[in-house]
Amino acid sequence: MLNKEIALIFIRIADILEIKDDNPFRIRAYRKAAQQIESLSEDVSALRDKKKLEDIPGIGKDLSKKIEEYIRTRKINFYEKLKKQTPKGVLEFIEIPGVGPKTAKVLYKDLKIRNLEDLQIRAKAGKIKNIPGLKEKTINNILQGIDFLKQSRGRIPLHIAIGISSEIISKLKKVKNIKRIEAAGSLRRSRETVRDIDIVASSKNPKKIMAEFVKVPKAEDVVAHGLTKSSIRTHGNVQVDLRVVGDDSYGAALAYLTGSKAHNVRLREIAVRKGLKINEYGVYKVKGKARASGMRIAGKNEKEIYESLNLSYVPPEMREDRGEIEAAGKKTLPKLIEITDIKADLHMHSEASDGILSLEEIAEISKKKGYEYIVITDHSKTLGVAGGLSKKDLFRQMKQIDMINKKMKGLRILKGTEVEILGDGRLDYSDAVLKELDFVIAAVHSGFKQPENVLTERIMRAMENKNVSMIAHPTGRLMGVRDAYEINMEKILKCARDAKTTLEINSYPDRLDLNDINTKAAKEAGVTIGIGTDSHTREQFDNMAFGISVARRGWLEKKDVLNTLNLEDFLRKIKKT
DNA sequence: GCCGTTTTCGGCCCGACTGTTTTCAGTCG
Repeated sequence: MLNKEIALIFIRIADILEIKDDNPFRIRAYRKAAQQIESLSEDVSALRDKKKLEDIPGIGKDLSKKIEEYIRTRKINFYEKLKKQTPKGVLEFIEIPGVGPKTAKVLYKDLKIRNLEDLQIRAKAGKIKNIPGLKEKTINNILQGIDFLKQSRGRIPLHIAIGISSEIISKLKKVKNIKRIEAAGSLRRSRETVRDIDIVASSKNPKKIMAEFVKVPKAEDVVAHGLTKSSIRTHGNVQVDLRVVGDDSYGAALAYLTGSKAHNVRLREIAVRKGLKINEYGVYKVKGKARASGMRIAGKNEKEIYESLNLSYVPPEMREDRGEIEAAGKKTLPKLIEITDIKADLHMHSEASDGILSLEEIAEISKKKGYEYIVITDHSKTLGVAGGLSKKDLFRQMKQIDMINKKMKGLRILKGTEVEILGDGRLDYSDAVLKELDFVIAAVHSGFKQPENVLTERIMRAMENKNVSMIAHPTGRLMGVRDAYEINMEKILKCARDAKTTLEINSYPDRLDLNDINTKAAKEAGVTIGIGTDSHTREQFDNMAFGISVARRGWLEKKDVLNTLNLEDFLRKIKKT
C-alpha cells in the first residue's frame, strides 16, 4: 500500500510549508488530502489505474499529479526540493509541544540550531538570549517539551487511555456542582490509539472543578490552568485536557471536543451555508453580516446540534469525515452494532494450548456474559511455542466438550481450532480432522516477510478450503511490535466473499485486526465479519468491547456480524456447501 | 491547493490559554 507513504509525504510538505509561512489554505489542503488518503481502503495505484484519483475529496489536478508521480517514480520532486531547503532537525522542532512553525523558524534561522540535541544543550546553558518572544518561561517550556517528546513519542493504546480517563472522571464526579462529565476526543471515537485525553464537564462553578482537576493524584504537572480549560500531564506522561462549560452548552462542547477536527470543520461549513455559526457553546443564527453572536438555537445536547443542520445524529465512532456527513444528510446512516447484539465469542484459548483457563471455567464465565454459544479454538500442532494440540489431543478435547455440553444448560460449547496456515497455504491438520470440528479458524503465525503475492495466495488458499470458517487477525499486525504484513486486501476481500469465509475482527487490544478501515472495506465488499476476543485469561473476555469499537468504526450493523446470530442460524450460515 | 443551488475567482471554522506584550502573536485542539 502506497497510501500511507503518500499521506506521510503530504503531511511533511504541509509541515515545511508551515515553517516557510506559506498560504495557510494551501497547507490545509495538503493536510486534508493526507487525511483522506489515509482513510482509503483501496490502494491509490488501483484508483490511478481507474483514473479515479480526482474523485477523492480534497484531491484535485495538482495533487493527483503528485500522487501519480509518486506511483511512477517513488518520489515527488516538489517534496525533494522542499526538503533541501529545510534542515531535517527543524521538522522535529514543531513536534515539541508548545513549539509551532514560527518558533521553529526562529530557532533555526536566527539561532542556527540544527537538531533537538543541540537545542536542548543550548537552552539548558542559557545561550538563548535577546530573542523577542523567547524569554525564560518559554525556554523552560521548550525544555520540558523536549523531555516529553523523548520519553513518549507517539500515541497510547485506547485501553490504557480509558483507564486513565475513567479514574480522573470518577474523582471529578464527586466535586460539588458538577452536572455532566464524560470523555470526548479520539477516546470517545474509539480510535485504536489516542494522543491525549479530552474530558468535558458542565457546571455552574467551573473554577471549582478546575481547581480540583489540577490536583488529581494522577497529575504530574499542570500545563495550563484557565477559567474554563486546563491541562495536566500524568505520571505516565499523558496529557489530559478538561473543558468546563454551562450545562446549556454541554452538547456543543462535547461535539466540539469529540471531533474529529475534519468532521467538525465539515459541520461548520454546513452551518455557514445555512447562515448559522457553531462553536463550543452552541449553534447560533448569524445576524446580518456581522459575526456577532445572534440567537442560540441548539447546544444542550449533541442531537439537537445535528438536527439544527438537518443531519441525523452521527455516532462518535463514525465522525472521521469518511462519508458520514453525506449519509447523515441523506438520512442513510447505518444503525451500528451494539455489544448487546453479540451472542457468542468465536475465538478462545484454553489451558490445553496457551490459555490458563479450563473448559469449565471458560464456559462459566461465558454464561455470565450472557453468551448463547462459544467456540474453543486452541492452537494446532505446528505452533509449538503456544502448546499447539496434536491430532490426538484435539480429539480428546472434542470428547471433553461433548461431556460438558451434556451436563451444562444455557450455553453450547462448539468445537474449533485456530489452525496454522503453513508456509505454502496448506493447513496444519488434514481435511479429515478439520471436518470433525464445528468452526475452524485459520491463521498466519509465521513467514510474515513473504512477498505480497505469496502471502496473499497463501491466505486465499486457506479461505478456499471448505472446512475453514474464518481467518483470524487477517493482517497480522501487533501494535508497537510489528506492522501488518503485505497482502493484497482487495483480492483477499473478493476471495472471502466468494468462498463464504468470514474475516475476524480480533479484539485483542494490541491487534484490533481487521482495523476500522479494512472492516469498512470488507462490509462494502460483502464479506461477513466475526468478532473474537482471542482470550487466554479471564480478564480478556472483556476485550469484546474493543472489537465492537472497531466494528462500529467500520460502520458495521448487527446483520454484518456472524456472532450476532443465534446458534441455529449461525450453524446454518457457516456451512459452505 | 481545492472547490462551486449565490462563484472558474475568491472564498476557505472557531475560540481558549500563555507569555510577553501594552493590544497581541503563537500554539493548540
